[in-house]
Amino acid sequence: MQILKDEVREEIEKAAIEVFLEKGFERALMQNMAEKAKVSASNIYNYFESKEKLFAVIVDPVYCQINQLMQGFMEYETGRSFTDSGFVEGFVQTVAKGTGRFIKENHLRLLLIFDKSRGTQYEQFKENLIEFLEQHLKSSLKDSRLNESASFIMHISATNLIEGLLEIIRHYKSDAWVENSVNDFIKYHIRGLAQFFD
Amino acid sequence: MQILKDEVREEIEKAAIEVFLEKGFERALMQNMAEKAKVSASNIYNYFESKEKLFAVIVDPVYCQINQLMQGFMEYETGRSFTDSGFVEGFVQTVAKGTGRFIKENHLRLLLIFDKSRGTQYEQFKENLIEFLEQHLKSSLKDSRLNESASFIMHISATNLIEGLLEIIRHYKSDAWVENSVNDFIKYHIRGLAQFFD
Amino acid sequence: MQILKDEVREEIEKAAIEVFLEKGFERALMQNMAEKAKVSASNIYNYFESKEKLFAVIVDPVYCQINQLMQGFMEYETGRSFTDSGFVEGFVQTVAKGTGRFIKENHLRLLLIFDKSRGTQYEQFKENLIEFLEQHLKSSLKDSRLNESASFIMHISATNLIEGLLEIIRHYKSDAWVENSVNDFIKYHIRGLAQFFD
Amino acid sequence: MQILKDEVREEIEKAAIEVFLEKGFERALMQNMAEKAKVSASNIYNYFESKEKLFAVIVDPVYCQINQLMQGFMEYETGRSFTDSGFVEGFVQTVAKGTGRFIKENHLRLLLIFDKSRGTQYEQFKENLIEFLEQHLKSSLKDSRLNESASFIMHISATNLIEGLLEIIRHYKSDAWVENSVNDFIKYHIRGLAQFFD
DNA sequence: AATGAATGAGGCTTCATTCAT
DNA sequence: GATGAATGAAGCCTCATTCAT
Repeated sequence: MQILKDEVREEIEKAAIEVFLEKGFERALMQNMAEKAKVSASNIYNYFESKEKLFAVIVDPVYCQINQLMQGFMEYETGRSFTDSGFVEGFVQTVAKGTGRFIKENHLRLLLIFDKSRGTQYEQFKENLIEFLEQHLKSSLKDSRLNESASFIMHISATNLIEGLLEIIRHYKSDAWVENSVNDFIKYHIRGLAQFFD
Repeated sequence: MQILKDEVREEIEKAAIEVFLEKGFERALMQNMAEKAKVSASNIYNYFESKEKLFAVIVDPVYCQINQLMQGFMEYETGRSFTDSGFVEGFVQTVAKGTGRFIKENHLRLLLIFDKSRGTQYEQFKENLIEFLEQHLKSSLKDSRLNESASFIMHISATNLIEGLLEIIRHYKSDAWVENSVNDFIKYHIRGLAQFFD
Repeated sequence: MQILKDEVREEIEKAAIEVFLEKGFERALMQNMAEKAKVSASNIYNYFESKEKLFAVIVDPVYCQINQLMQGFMEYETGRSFTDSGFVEGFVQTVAKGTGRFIKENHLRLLLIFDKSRGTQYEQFKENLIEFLEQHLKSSLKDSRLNESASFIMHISATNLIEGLLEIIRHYKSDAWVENSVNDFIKYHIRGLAQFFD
Repeated sequence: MQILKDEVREEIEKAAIEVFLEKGFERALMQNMAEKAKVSASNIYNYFESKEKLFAVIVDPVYCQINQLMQGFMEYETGRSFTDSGFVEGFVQTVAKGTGRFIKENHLRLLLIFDKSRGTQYEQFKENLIEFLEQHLKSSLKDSRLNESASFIMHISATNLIEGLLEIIRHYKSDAWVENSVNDFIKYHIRGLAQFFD
């Protein structure tokens, strides 16, 4: 009963995802993945160059998509004020619903890249994303309001928004649940942000 | 035991704090600290039993104080509604101002215990603190409002509050700055929370 | 787990036995065994969990068999007087001949567990065995004779018997030689014991 | 309150004896002795060159005396048959009573040199002593009796005699007790030896 | 003499990765 | 492709001993 190559590759990826999730990149052992995938540890190297690359392969799709999302988000939002009545809808659509089954199909990978990537090239990604969002928020502020204090609040707001979305992803239950939670969560923050954009 | 040279002990602690901050507990090397402190690695063991204990010695004071703070906070808040006009003041006092020079003198240690403690006994501390705050928020909600959705928002709110405070600490500039930032930040969240407590 | 190359495993065991014998557990270096077995030190850990476990694996079979022997010896001797004419025969059979090739095949392991086990879980085994034999001897004494002096002689006798057997094992030459030596040796002690059991 | 030098030296020796006894040479830590002697570890090196020398200083007196004893014993026994009626008396006198307060005053040092000297130059001393006694016993045997079997029994007998005496020393209670125990113990062995010397 | 401080050699063990079949 | 076997680089920690005052 020879197992097809692609099947093995997928077994390994699946196992790797589990182990990376459970232990994080650094503590995850090739040996553990091998056991889960019912493969020898050395055989993993026939499919993936290294532990680091294995992680990258798993995580790269969401990495790219998020980058595209950011791209798209930038274009979509250009010229809009953050508190426009359409914003919540827009953001939610973009992040939750608009991404289609993105979260559903990728919530594990999302957690990997954001929560478990210490020791990899993606270590800084969450930070970058926050920075991106922060700039976005700041650029939506009227210049007259962009004092140091507000600026920092925008930083924290961005941090909170990303962390909050992650927390939702960590507790993923269903698409509908995510959509609702994101909705509530965004509203929560809109209220906090409102004072800066009224 | 003997009285060890305080200067060297402090040199080592300082070096350890730096390395722990930069690398986190697990990746921090005794060797690096030794170099920074201009001491042999083995000499560190004349001052601290082990890497783990060294971390504990550095971090324990803030660990204890935070636990006391939580104690105090519980007593202070008993019988109060979360949105009482006095709350912001109270919370700010407790967390920022009320703690005196706590943050000023301990912000590095705070970051260590919350951000860099993986692999130590303090690994779960942030999570516990969030849980604590979450319960606090939930218990302030009228029963009629405590549905699943609100409950989860409280969870995220707690997460955001702690993470936000940490972010403030990460960017520590001065006591006054912290006080202001906390103030603004709390207001921000009060607005989001308000709808649940009006 | 995987099936490891038996040959190497045996090579390592052999090397380990030699080094443990030569240096004793504590001074024995994994490095030395590695050299003797022509293997890298780290490779030993593909076969044995730790230095301690390696020792245990080598020594445990004889540990178990000796415990069984003690069990059997207790049952055999129940209700017999120690100086019965059948005793020498019985004891010799049990210890030397009755054990078949036990000593022949295990004399090195016996020396390890009795002489070289300092720092391991087997450290106390010889002492326990002596205690066991001592109790056995004492319980064979008529109560009227069990004064403090005789009691202590029984203790020394037990010590001597075990040490003597060990010395025979240390000088192992052949099964027949062991059998003869044990026989003579036991006779020797029977004479000394006789005065207490006439 | 300056402590006199000799007093300190004695404190250290006393402490060292305790620690060596408890742990054996190799496991004994200079630090432990220092604590017991209420001295700094480094100060020990003002009195003793090294751990090894410290052990030697403690143990050398008994080492010398035992060598003298052996000398004397050789001369005393020259021309006597081992089973001469006077032997027991002679041996006992030599070893127990005849040595005056030797055992009483030196039983700890005796245990050190015989039981706790692993890792030192005295490691082989017990073995040598056994060898000495063995030769002595053998030389007392009529040539006609000195077959291989008897020869080995003499070896074990020597081993047993030394080990037995040591066991008595390990349980030291009083001079009288030692004398009695040695007496009984020698008688015990005389009976075993008798068959070879009748 | 006394001591606190400092050090270096050394040992066990882990684990990603490579080798050989 | 698959696997068992092998390896080397690291890192933590211990302890006798030496140094500096």
